[in-house]
Amino acid sequence: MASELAGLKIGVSSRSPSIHTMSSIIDSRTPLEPTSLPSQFVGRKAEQEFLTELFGVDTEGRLSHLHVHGPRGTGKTHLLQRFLTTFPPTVTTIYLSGIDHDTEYKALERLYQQLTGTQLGTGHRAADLQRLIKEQLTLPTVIVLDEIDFLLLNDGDDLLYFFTRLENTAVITVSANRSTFEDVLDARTYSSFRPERLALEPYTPDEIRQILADRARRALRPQSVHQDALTAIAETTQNITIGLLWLREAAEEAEDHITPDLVEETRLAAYYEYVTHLLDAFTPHHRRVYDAIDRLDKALDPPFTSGAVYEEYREHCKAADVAPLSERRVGDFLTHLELLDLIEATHYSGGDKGKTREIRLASI
DNA sequence: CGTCCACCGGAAAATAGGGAGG
DNA sequence: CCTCCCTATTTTCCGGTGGACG
Repeated sequence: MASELAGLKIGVSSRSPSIHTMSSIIDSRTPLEPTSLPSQFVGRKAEQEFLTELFGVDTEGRLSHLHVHGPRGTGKTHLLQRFLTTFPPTVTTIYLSGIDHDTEYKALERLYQQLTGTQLGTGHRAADLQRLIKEQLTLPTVIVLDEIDFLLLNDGDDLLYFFTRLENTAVITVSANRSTFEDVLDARTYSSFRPERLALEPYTPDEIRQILADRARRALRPQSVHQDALTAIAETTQNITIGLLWLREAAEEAEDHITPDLVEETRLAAYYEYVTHLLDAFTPHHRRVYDAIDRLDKALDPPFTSGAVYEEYREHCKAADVAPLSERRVGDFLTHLELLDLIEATHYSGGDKGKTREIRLASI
């Protein structure tokens, strides 16, 4: 998915260290990154215990499968990545994201690379990769398939079937979009999957505040953040990824303190950081489609049809001297944006609108 | 009842690439 | 090198949707 991006990625996320750097309130950037795994983990005790019980050391024989769901920014990925680190070396643990590996082949290739350290490249058969992997997996194995929806758009069914048929292997799927997906699996896959379920509720404002306070304490100069500023963030978003990027954005803009006013000022910029954070894993055309919707949203009354989005997208491509992709392809990208909760789409089937979908930006 | 709206989304094909064997 | 088999990405094609309207 990110193929076209490979050469462009440099410099995209590295923000220019402007004059602020001289008097920056940032001591260490790492704790502000949404991907960093801090030692303190707020508000997910019960879920951690649930996992420990389900996959406890005394679980012999067939391991359970599990499906974890909950809105974006509720700590699903962190919960599971952290959980994987608790296993002893006698258990193989694998983490795969369906956004980076949206086909069976890509997921298998990555898995093989994690197991052996060798990169296979394209050109082999998926069945051959399955066989190679099967030979490697001699220990009990726990596989986390994050963002499973993006795999299911292509050929996740075969992959899931393969995984669930492995001996001594537990599959944990993760989705922000669906609490169950047995309806899209074929019967044989579902019957060998049959996962337990774990639902994550959004963080409470107090939990968001605690997380941000903890990160701020380890990332920023002492006494540089007003408590009210953190409260302001916590009362606005339930998505901790947005919260962390917001804190980072405010910290970068701060002269010497993060105030509630500064939080308010950086709100939009922080949201765009979040959009970039998500879309960096996709192609530049995904970004162009998103920007087209963003422009339409500002120019006219939402919602608008996918046809209008495509028109806007195509014209901007023309202006930028970039070859536009087909309408069919862009339709798929709209589905991706919808799965990312960056846009809201209402699907119509029939009526005076024919079969189409109406699109608007997600409310920030 | 036939046609139209304005797309959706499945399927196949086109295009571009890699790997293994001859 | 050629051939045949793969995958990845995108385009082309086309049947499907269901109420409004004549």
